[in-house]
Amino acid sequence: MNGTRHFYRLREYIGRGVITTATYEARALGVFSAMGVMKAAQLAPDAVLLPVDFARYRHYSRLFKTAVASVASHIEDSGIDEIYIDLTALPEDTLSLAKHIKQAVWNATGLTCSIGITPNKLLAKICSDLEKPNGLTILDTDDIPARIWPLSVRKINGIGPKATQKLTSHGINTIAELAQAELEFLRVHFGQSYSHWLYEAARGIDHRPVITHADPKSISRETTFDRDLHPRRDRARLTEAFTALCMQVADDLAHKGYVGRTVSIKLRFEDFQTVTRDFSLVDYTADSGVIRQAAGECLRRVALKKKIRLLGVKASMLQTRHEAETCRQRTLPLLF
DNA sequence: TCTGGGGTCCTAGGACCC
DNA sequence: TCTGGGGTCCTAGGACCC
Repeated sequence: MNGTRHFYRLREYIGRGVITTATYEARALGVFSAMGVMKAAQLAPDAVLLPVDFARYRHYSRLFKTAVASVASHIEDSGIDEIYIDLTALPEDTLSLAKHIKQAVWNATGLTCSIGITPNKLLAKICSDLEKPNGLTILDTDDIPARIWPLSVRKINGIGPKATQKLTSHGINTIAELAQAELEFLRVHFGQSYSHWLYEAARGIDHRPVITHADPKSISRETTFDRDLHPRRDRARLTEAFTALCMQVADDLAHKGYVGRTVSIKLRFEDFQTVTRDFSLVDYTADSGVIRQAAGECLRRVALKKKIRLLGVKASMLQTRHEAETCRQRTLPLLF
């Protein structure tokens, strides 16, 4: 379509949704990703609201990852705009490698990027954030006390809002304070596994490898309605959406070459309470009818007493189509 | 002025089996 | 009849990430 496109100012926008991302100017006013649009409108009423264009983001994501791969190919995907790169095996010194990567990304996309060069993924994630935008941060184990410990625990990838709040309630705000906490104290309040992870994270310890390929564990589709739907009065619309979600999951499975054995549904009610139900099949499937039926079984186990805000369908326990076919031949029972 | 969509991983209880 | 552990699968919910 030609002509002038009209973009909403935040103050003009009415409706649901969250901010996907914000410019640095908007962030200065307190607007951040995942914030409700209506709340953002209060903080930055004159900000321009751009529509999302995921096809375009995916295009640029591919360009950027391909550009990096031309310099260093040992890459782990971490979403649309993030990767981990293992530079260990490359002979070139890391600083010039990083500069080459930045140049390659710029040439391919016209975009800058921020890089953190560190001994592991945990530290790399923190450091890549330290000098945004267009940053390049190099940090070694010796630098942890000076550069990592003053930061908020929230900067650690894996410490979210809940854990931060809990740590704060115990007087732990910075990573330094977390590093001073006794392991036993952490274990009492955060459990065996998470406490151990916290203890090591505070010290910059992370042994996770860079994973170049991982099969998906689940494939799902969900939708938030433009208004909360009544289970009975809006039944036709709910049923239509439910079936459409099942068909989309089936399509996604087929396109990606997977079959699933567990079907799940998710409902979010008007009060934001969220429930899930799942149903495991005997055979792997990518068939929309089979998924629809299993999802229907799940739905019958939910009491529908409130209006529905969101509906979702998921397939998990995935195998590739190929694996499923070869497995079927191997699992014939031995009968005498 | 409430809070998207697509994921991963962890916990925990109960069923069931050996 | 009563008592074990260990292991796996299934289900539900929650924290967290991009």
